[in-house]
Amino acid sequence: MASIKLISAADSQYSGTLLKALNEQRSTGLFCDVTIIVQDRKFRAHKNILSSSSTYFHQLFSVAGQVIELNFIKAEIFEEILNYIYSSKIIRVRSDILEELIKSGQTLGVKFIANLGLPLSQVKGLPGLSKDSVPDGVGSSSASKGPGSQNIPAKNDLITQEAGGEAMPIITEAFSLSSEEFKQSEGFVDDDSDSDDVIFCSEITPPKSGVSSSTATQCQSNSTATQGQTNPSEIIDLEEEETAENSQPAPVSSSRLIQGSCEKNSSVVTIPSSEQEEANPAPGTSSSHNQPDSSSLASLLEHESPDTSMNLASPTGSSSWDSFCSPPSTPVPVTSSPTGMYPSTKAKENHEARGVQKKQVIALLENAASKPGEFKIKLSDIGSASRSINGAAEAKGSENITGGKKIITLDKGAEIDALSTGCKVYANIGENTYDIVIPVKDDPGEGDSQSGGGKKSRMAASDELDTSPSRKKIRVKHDDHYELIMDGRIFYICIVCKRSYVCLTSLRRHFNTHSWERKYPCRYCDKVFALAEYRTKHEIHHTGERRYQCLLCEEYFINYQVLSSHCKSVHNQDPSGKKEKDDNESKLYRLLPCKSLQLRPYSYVSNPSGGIPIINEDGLVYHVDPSKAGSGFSPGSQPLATGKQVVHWDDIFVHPGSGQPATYVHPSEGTSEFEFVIPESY
DNA sequence: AATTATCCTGCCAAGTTTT
DNA sequence: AAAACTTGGCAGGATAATT
Repeated sequence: MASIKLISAADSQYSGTLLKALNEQRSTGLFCDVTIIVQDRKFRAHKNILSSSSTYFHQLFSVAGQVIELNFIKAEIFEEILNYIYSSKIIRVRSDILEELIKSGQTLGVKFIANLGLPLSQVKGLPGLSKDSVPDGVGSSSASKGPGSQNIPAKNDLITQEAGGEAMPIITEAFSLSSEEFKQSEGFVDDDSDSDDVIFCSEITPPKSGVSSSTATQCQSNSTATQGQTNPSEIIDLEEEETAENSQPAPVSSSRLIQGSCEKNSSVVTIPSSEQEEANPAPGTSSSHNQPDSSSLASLLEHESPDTSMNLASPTGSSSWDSFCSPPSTPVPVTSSPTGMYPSTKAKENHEARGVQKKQVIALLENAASKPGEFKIKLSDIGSASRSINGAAEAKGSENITGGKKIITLDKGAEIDALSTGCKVYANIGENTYDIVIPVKDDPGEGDSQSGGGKKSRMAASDELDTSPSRKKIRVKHDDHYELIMDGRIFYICIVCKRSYVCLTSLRRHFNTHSWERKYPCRYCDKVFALAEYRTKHEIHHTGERRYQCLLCEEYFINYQVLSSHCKSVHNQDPSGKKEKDDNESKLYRLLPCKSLQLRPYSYVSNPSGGIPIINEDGLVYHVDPSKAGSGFSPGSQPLATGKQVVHWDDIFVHPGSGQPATYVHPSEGTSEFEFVIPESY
């Protein structure tokens, strides 16, 4: 009888494959369960991955919600870190941001990046890294550091360095490191630093020996690429090795071109990172309001085929276009504020009538009729429902050019989301077609340049493009929405929660609840609000001022709601006088001017650097300067607001003789929350 | 069930910045 | 100076929480 043997097998490629798959999922937003907002950029990711790679996130995710804002790190830095987390590689990072990268890695608890200082100190010609960038003791054997020690490049592990020249790669069991000269001529795009408009990924086959400049150029993220235009600096490729054998020393050249190991016999598929992260507010992205994901542009396409939409549901299981277009009576989950979610019932009907199943995106190449940098894409029915879901990268990889058009097959609607946050999606352009205008890299125009409360004319997207640098700035700053144009009407879609807005100003205001770019602290307590109006209403509760006077009984009320309730219950009338003539004369109330609070035109706190991460009720994490937030705001203190008008306490109270019943404590307020001290002068 | 508090969003006016 | 843009207040409906 044959003896029984115990067989063991190890899949040496599993970890790499797994990581690659995870990265692909990230690029398409698949299963992403956290949105990280850094400056004006949004990064979708998986909590598990981040928490496994970063001690900071590990701790943070135990309490944080699904939307997190990091104020202590630059977007381009975080992008590199995120790319590393999902690829184990650092690709062509400019040397002048290395120190910041390392420090950010230390802050986030990403070991490999945190300890980059040491191996980088082996590279000649690098700008000196500060001492704190080179961790103490990392030169000792990594073997003694226990789990995770592989993330600490150890001096002793260096196999090759500086051999025969300054450009040889450093290859150890734990990592490989290479550097090359940064050249402006490499084709880096002069674009906005935070451009997210690079739409298409590229599949690049590197030269047999190392990586060409062009490859690296393609790999370079936009934001990184944009920084070095005036100060040519080095690009560093640093890649954590899975196995040393994967390392392929790159040719030594006069340009210090060294490439970290590439996968054998593999091409490099690179999605511009800005696209990967920012352009993927994938369906399912949870808003701070815990709404069901609705009205995503992705779902726009899916909805076109009622009979197949179930099968084509976005991978995140988001709701369909129904939730965008349907009236609230439909069984589709809707937001808590349905009235704002439905551009028009007619629009929905238009979509339902088409019954489009799958879409083929035909990108019209730039031509004379188009503005530079602008791709026009048409979606047409291609009727195939069997394609794999591999995200935007694959979709883009399937693009081909026929008849002067760039045809891109989108496997699922989510890929529309993945295209760009600056996209304009034109629905109902023609039968069974949509137009998408995608500002691509270096595209001077974009959809966000439009503002002004929707007061501007609803011009075509191409007409809105503006090449002035100033517009660029605005665009980058406010990359927060898609624009959906249906039946000639434009709707602004929040990229985070997919809410739709008729007025861009409304969206801007709303988006701050995601980004917390501006914070509105109460002057009387330590509460912080995302909307100025909320803060104002809250502060009025502190002051107790009652501005709403019922004209029937002359009672004063603290807000419209209380007044309205009073009028309806006591007088059985609507305060607006709706039952009577629709004019101001019929109003049953009078609104007195605000005495207790002066107008504060720009009374917000914008992104205090650093600070304490605060998690609000919605799970949003934001950072508040401890010097401001911790102690609260006592009456009489200077307001935190950056408003130009400094409100003094004397200004708040009505002086005797004014005749206004302006300021007094609301009976319900008491003094439990706010100690109301009436100045002697009052 | 009624009341209260809070949120939401279109609209608007006023202030600021840009052209 | 005019236009464009930003900010914040208001109305009034909706929803959640509390009584």
